[in-house]
Amino acid sequence: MPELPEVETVRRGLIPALEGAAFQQVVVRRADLRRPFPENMANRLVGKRVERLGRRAKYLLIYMSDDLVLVIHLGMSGHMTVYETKNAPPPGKHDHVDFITDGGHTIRFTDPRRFGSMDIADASSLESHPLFANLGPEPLSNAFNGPALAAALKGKKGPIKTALLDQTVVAGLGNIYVCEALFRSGLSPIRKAGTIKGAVADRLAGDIVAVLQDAIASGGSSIRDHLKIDGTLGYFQHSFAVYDREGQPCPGGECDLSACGGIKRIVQSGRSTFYCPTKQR
DNA sequence: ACGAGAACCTGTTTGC
DNA sequence: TGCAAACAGGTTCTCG
Repeated sequence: MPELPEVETVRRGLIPALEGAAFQQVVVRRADLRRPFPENMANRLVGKRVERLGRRAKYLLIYMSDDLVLVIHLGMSGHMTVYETKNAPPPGKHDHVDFITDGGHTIRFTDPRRFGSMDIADASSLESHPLFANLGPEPLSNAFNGPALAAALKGKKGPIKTALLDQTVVAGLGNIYVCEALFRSGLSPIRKAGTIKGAVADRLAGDIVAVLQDAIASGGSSIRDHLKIDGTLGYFQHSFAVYDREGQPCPGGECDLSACGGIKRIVQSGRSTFYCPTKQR
């Protein structure tokens, strides 16, 4: 899925087709993904004009007229495709929703695993909405830094890997970018979360921000390429230092593969963790 | 209160 | 080659 950088990339990719446009028709082919859609979702959206696109954690926010926000989570396998309506192909098995605009675009939401969700909320009280009330700081905002991270981790006895996946600690990280950020910081994923403080917390917070910004930068470029081809938004290829690279040497070159065995895969709280046992302590 | 595990779904990859 | 198990980028509920 879409972790924070992918959602941000989708947001930016949707701006040209959505900002300023109104929903002319909304076709819902399946009204329940992870949870049921709001009552009459399609009818409530038709006629609304999109004012701007936002994002909070991994949630895409479509701010509309009448103080309403369409809140979309892409789950594990969700993605968006932008078509010119006249060229939109027949919907496939997992194409659950089409948003058809008065600007001649169709934005199609596809989600094979159906872990995604949609909701309609009031813009003025968004932060108190149940989905957002307990979220931690936005990592790319001023509210996120070493001291804030250390405070959120204080007293936590579980591993730092698991703590960073907790959206109440910091909002928007997923399995890939947690692994990548810990590698950059040279911190073992097994290390007790509560031991991260001071300069170490400063470093980790900085590396979390850097990893996300790099991913957004590379996603932004691949999005432009994608749009030329078929308009698909949601996933993009880029290279990771450790994620899904079990047994391979980690970047940097100073690890001796025969001595350290390369990148290791372990399972923590049921999720794969990839790391370099030599560099990450 | 906290943390680990299961559950929610379907598609793809891996291993015998 | 074929089939079953394992696994996939998330969230949320239950249980100890």
